[in-house]
Amino acid sequence: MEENVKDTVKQILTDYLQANKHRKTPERYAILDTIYSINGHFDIEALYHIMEDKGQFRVSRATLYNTIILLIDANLVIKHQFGNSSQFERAYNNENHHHMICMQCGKVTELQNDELLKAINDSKLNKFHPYHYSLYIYGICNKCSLAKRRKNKQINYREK
Amino acid sequence: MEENVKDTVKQILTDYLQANKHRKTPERYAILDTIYSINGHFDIEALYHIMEDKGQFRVSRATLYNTIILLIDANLVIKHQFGNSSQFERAYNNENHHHMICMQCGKVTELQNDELLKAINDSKLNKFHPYHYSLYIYGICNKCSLAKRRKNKQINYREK
DNA sequence: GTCAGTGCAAACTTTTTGCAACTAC
DNA sequence: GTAGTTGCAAAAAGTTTGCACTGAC
Repeated sequence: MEENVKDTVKQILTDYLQANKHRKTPERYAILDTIYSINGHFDIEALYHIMEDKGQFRVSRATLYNTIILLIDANLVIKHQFGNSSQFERAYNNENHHHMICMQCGKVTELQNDELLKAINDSKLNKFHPYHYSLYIYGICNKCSLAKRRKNKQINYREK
Repeated sequence: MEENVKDTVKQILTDYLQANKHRKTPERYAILDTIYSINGHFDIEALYHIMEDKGQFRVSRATLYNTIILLIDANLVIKHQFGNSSQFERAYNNENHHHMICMQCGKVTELQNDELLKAINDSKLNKFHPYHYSLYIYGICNKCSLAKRRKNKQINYREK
């Protein structure tokens, strides 16, 4: 992630905090900076440990939860909900992409498809104001489907 | 939900249980029947109370969790993950639709759009085998956007 | 009769909340 | 100085697990 993206989101946060009369705490900037150092998805627990380990700055889980809500409201973070815990990713300068989720192993693969984006953008949502969208395609990834085929063969063999 | 759909899914379940050497317990059929009486989404807690109240048949939460996994595997139920708890809906005879989720009030509205379905179906997923997909559009519903506008007006007024 | 499946309660995980201490303003 | 934020620990909410009992086969 280039530095000027970090500077830009920092500025967006500053503007947002000012506009909403929230305080500019070092925790909030540290969390934003860490998030924009992460490629792909993360959950609160992962974020907590990244900040603790790489850790110039340690913040409590409670603050992470609070701050994430604020960053989502500022359009700087997007929330996903696959798996057990909520997953997040940065929103600024992050192209809208789709997710393929393996129902077997839980692996999440990102997918880029412009026609699909166009179709979504062209959808009529009557009076609903969209901020962002997430397409989750659930299925079986190649690796698991090969493993499954192998397993089935064994079962068939055993039954003969 | 018409009776013959219920009969069909019952048969699908029977076949699935047989094929996988699982037992045909009354709990499983009662849960399936209840699910196919529900229109739209539900979570485990709601399902538990529906079965308890309307309740010919009471089953434990543990059994609901177990059985839901089984029904998902049998392609009779779909799992969603918006909100705090996992949401489910019936899969058979239920057209694939999309969801608009209000980030303010949490209301979920369903959306039907054939072009979008086509675009998703035409997507190349290289070697990933899709079972179903879920498009979640996050935004602000009309009701909340009106409320927000009203609130902003008040704030502006106060600040003058 | 056997073992998969069920119910219950306890455990575990993730998220929220209450409150004292701190600090941005 | 004051009130918004933070950290901590307790609580709540959702889900999973261990175990004794039951009933489908």
